[in-house]
Amino acid sequence: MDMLDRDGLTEREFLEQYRVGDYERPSVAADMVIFTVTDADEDNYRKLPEKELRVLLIQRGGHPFLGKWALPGGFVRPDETTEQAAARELREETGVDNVYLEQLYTFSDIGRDPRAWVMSCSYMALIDSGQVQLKAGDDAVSAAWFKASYRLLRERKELIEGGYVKKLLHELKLSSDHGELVATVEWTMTATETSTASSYAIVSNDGLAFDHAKIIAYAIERLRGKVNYTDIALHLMPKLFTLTELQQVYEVILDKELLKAAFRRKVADLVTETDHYTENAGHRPSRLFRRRLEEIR
Amino acid sequence: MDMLDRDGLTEREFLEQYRVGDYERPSVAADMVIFTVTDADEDNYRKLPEKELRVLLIQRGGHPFLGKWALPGGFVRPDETTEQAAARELREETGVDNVYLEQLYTFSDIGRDPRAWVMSCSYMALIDSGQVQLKAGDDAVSAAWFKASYRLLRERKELIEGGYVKKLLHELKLSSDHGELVATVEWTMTATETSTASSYAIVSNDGLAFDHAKIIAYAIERLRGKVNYTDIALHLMPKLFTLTELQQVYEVILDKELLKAAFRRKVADLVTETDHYTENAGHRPSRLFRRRLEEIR
DNA sequence: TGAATAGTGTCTGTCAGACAGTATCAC
DNA sequence: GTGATACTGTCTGACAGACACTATTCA
Repeated sequence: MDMLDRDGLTEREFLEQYRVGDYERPSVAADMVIFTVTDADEDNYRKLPEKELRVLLIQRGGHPFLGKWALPGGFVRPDETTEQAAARELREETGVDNVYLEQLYTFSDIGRDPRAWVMSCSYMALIDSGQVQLKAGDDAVSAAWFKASYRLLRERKELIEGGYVKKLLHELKLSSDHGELVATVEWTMTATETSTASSYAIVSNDGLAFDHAKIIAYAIERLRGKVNYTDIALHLMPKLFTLTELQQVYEVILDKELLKAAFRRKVADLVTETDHYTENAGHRPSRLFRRRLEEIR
Repeated sequence: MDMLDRDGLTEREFLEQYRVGDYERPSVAADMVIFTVTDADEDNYRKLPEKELRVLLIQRGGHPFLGKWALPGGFVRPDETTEQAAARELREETGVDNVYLEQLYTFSDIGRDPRAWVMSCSYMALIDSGQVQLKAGDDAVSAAWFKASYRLLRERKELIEGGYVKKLLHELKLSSDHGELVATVEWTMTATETSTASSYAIVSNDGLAFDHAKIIAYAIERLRGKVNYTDIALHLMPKLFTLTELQQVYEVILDKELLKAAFRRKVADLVTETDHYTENAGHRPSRLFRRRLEEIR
């Protein structure tokens, strides 16, 4: 039996007569923080190259933020989810598909886009640099991989009436052949007796469009957090890799050195050993591993 | 010097002439999962009452989902962020302000609202049940606190070509004087050599509107995760509480019993002891604690 | 042989799980 | 005293940090 509403309509009748009101609606963009890891140049062939964490940025070819660098992204269409929009953008921008993709946060500060009311539903993608070939030909817009560094500059905790305020100031530095972009982002946590609220603010920004410095900072923090308790970092690796390479990836994400023995114990059940070894490395060969997909034990 | 775009406009000129296109845009709602903890009735005055985790739901007074129960929420307005919209809804619904509020996830499945294209930016709020007084008078819509239980029903892992699929089936049960709502939600993780994707699906649903079963399930999982490594649970407590009460809250969130000694060690530096004690409890009095807001040590 | 990385063994301190024991109130 | 909860002490095993040692390749 169908229920009737106050106007005596069934649900089907209601939906047939329903018209979307003409109140204002936001545009929703899916913006992507696409991470990969590359090898730095190394002059000494016997030394291992260092790893670098890189983020894909696109130089804006029109206003607003003309000439600034922005995250790849685009508006969500009515026939797709935000995730599908993100996957579509990723495919268009890098040609890759079927990679790790995770929703981060929806940014909705008023005025974050000077043109109009636009929210950004942000995603993080992790891809193996071997997989991707930037379409360098299409130079109406230029895209580039920027080396990312994200460091704590200052930490402060102040006691206030009935609680405290904690502020962390981070510097985000992005560098590539196209130059260096630097932003500082402050995270503020206000704790009172009943509540704890936290927010991000961009303190300074040189070269990044919109609030994208915030989004990248948020993505790096999510990545750092998850590296410690998931196998997420393995999505940045090629099919076969050495444990030292994996450790370098952890180190470049966390921006801190790890102890070899402890690291190997920690990742032991995230990987499966293979019978392959590195060759012609100028030193002892290393066993190659792959991401573990089977049951443990 | 101002940069000029392809049309020879400065950024200011561009923004002045900019008009929002008339392509379709979604409505964005802020939906809230509001948690609190209450005492169950206890006949024996010497025994401590059990704690119950509760979620606020509102019975729908119109189509669609007439008569079903939904999360409190509403559309985000052009002059506010999603977070401000969530805080506003929370204030309107419960009268509380200045509580713990955290963005969860933005749900955007197509067809999730049968009327129109609506995304839900969901939030979780934690409030102390002592603070809140439901406006029971306003009965155009009825609101009620439902006791939440969220349990794993089945766990399956299947090997597939080049990876595996892991499925977790959970049962969400919400009960109150208004009856019992039951939904089952399946979380599917598909891991292949290069990617890991996961998604939620509602398998069965009796009494909840929209995809709110998913949102509540997601909120409970977030709450369970954060309880272990933050002081988030303290936002569910009154100003003064005993460690046994705090342990009960942890237990009801995690749906598992904890060992007293280990629990006390774990929360020791999240709380500050006071000189107050419980009285007339029918047994040994207990020291009262409050949430630690000062520096540790 | 030397320069470099690969890989393992083991000590130690911390911490969670487990459980037992003592303390203290209201009636 | 009884029945209930409050609170503490301590054993044990797991595990991460730290460091040292051995192994192996290639020029």
